[in-house]
Amino acid sequence: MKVLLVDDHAVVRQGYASLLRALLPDVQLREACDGEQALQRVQEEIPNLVVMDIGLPGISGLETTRRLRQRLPQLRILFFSMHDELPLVRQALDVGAIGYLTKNSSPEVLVEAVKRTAAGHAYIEQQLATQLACNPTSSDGLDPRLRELTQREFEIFVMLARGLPPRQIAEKLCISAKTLSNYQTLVKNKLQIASQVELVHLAIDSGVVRVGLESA
Amino acid sequence: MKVLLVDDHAVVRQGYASLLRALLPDVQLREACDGEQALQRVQEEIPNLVVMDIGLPGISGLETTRRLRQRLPQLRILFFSMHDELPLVRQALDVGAIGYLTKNSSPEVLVEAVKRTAAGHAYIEQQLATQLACNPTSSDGLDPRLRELTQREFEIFVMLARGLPPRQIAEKLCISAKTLSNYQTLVKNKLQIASQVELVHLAIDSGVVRVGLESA
DNA sequence: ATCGGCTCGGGAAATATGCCCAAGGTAGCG
DNA sequence: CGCTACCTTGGGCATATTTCCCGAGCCGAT
Repeated sequence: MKVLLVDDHAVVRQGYASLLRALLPDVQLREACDGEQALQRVQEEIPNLVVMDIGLPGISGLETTRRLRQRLPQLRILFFSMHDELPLVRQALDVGAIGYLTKNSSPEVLVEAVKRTAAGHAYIEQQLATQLACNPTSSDGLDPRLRELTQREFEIFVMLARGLPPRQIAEKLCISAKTLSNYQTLVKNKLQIASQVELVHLAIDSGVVRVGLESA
Repeated sequence: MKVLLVDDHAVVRQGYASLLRALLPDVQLREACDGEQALQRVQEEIPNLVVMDIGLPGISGLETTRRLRQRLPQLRILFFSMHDELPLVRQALDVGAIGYLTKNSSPEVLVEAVKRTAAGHAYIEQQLATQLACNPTSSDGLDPRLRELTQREFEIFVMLARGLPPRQIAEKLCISAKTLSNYQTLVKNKLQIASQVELVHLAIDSGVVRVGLESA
């Protein structure tokens, strides 16, 4: 079985790489540190499963997934993210992911998820699955305005709402601060809001971000 | 019995003035549209009760209350506010209010509250009282950083977190946009935060503002 | 091929912020 | 009564951000 790990933080990636190696000796692991590389690796050799971080620099995990699935519709992609907000989970599933796991999960769960998704079964972290099920907000749960946003705009919207410093966002997305600023204006227009503050309110209202944990 | 109504919105004020007149024929009502006027009216004739809106232009309801109580410690003040956030209720009680009521209350409740507080009994809206009781956050519930703020700073903090446009805040408080801006910086320093967004997160975390209702 | 939408950014002007400083008010204190 | 301390208010000025407008490159659809 061949698995491609996509995560921009080398330590993290190698961390769970070694975990997987230990617990699943019969997998061949490959790694990629961003979407670009992921697309490349997949072309070289088609894996049975891609384990994808959502927060990639450059083209995001979501966008990478969309492109991967476009080229290889049968490809299985398991999201592995720090974030547990439902709308993000939905986004991931929308772009064609077959599973979603948070980084809080135990190694056993990770292994289980990898096995199941590689076999073609969906796997969504217990808690999230329950919430998704209970929250029949299926495709329209978000504020209608949010669906006006393009993928890119939505990503930026989320980061802004989390309070990441602008430079960091620009850096993470590999775009100039100027472009980010332009996007910010664009997003605010689409959402029909005037200030950053309203943006945060809206984000929290729609469950796109959660309060309580300090922004990282 | 003499009651002074303090509220900057004439319609609203006169609205419940007529309500009270109808339901409590034996009260003499006086009105004031801001803190300044309230202080004046009270000097002219000492009322049995002051019904105070929290969101006054110029000196706020809280500040007005503090000053009134300073001059006339026996004066009874019933807050009558749109907002139902616990920290605000605590603030009101801290500055010497004897009651707190939201504008969602029914006329009957208002009458009841007026009667009781005028008689010197505390009256806190059922729901809020329960929450206060359940939430033994008594005096320290807030983030410790929030207690670093002065009264004025706290007011501004709340308005900022609600997303009111800067000009409107400045206008409401009768200060220049520049002063507001300076306060903003000051508040952010005291709270040790870098952005508006973190400010909102903090405000929501500590229950100073609530999400779900569009900012007005 | 042409059109429209998305992404990306430059330029100029308007705004907002950060930081420093100062005046007026008020409270507390020896 | 001065003195000190602090709060509130704002000006000045440099810097950062935002807004608005515009154009280029890309890609998918007609």
